[in-house]
Amino acid sequence: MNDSQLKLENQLCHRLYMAANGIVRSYRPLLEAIDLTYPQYVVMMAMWEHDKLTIASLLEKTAIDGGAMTLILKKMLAKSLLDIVRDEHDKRKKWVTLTQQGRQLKSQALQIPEQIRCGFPNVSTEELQQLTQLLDKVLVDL
Amino acid sequence: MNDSQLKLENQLCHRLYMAANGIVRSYRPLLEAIDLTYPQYVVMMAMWEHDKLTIASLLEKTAIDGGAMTLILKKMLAKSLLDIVRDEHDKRKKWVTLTQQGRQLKSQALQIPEQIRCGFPNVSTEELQQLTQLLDKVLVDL
DNA sequence: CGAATATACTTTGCATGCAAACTATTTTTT
DNA sequence: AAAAAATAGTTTGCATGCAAAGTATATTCG
Repeated sequence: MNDSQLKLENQLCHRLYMAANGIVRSYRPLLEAIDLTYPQYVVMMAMWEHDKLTIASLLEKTAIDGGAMTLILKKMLAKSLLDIVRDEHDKRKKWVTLTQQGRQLKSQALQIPEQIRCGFPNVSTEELQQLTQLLDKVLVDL
Repeated sequence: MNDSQLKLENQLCHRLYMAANGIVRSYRPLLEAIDLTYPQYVVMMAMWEHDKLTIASLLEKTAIDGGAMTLILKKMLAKSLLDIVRDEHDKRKKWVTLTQQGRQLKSQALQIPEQIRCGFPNVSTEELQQLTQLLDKVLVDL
């Protein structure tokens, strides 16, 4: 039997697990400054880009769990970052929109990508692009 | 301002987040068959490789959170997969070892890596190697 | 030697991620 | 149109991930 494949150092999944947790951890101090968790930041990015989305499309774009999304939106609503209104014609649907405050938060978030990038001096821009492309290939099969 | 960097599709972190969650999700049905969660599986891989580890070294090798590890080990202890004994000389340390049952579980896990690999027909073996190398570069900076 | 530190874990409180069950509405079938 | 099935969200129960506080034991310093 080939048990080398069971070694941690040969586990792509474990690397992804460490890298994903680690990067989110590196966002934390920056996001703390604007009082957002990482998933909340992901929701904000989707909203800044689209301004108005149903919860269903927000779920699709962010890949956040539905059950978690309910709580996340509730907290963001409490922080007055967004509004949620039921659709008039299809009462199952709810529309999420940015509040003025939510829209304004974008200006403070604009510097985040660059600051995160600076935390990875060991990885070149080409390598980041390669990584992006490879992850997209993996995502196709998920 | 360059707000394109705030778009979700340009977020490496979001891709890592989706890929990591997605891959762990793909492990779930396979791990369910041997009654392990993914983090528990990671602990087992470390133990199959080393047979005897302190909790501290297990934390280092797995990159699992310390607080979570306590609970994870408690559950694995309850399943009789491993034993935990306090070090005689340094009573702060605890040694984790595999039970006979834990050792035997390895034979059932041996097929998992291959089965997971089959779930990614869209990604070539070379690409997996590239991905591994790129992730290692990212991990250096974390 | 005794106080201050450092180590190795555990506990606590909060925020997801996830599957499954549940509610309310709509759409499709028969 | 009434029943069945599909949609859109919410709720629930469990398993982490994480920061921070707490406990017990060792080591270091003055």
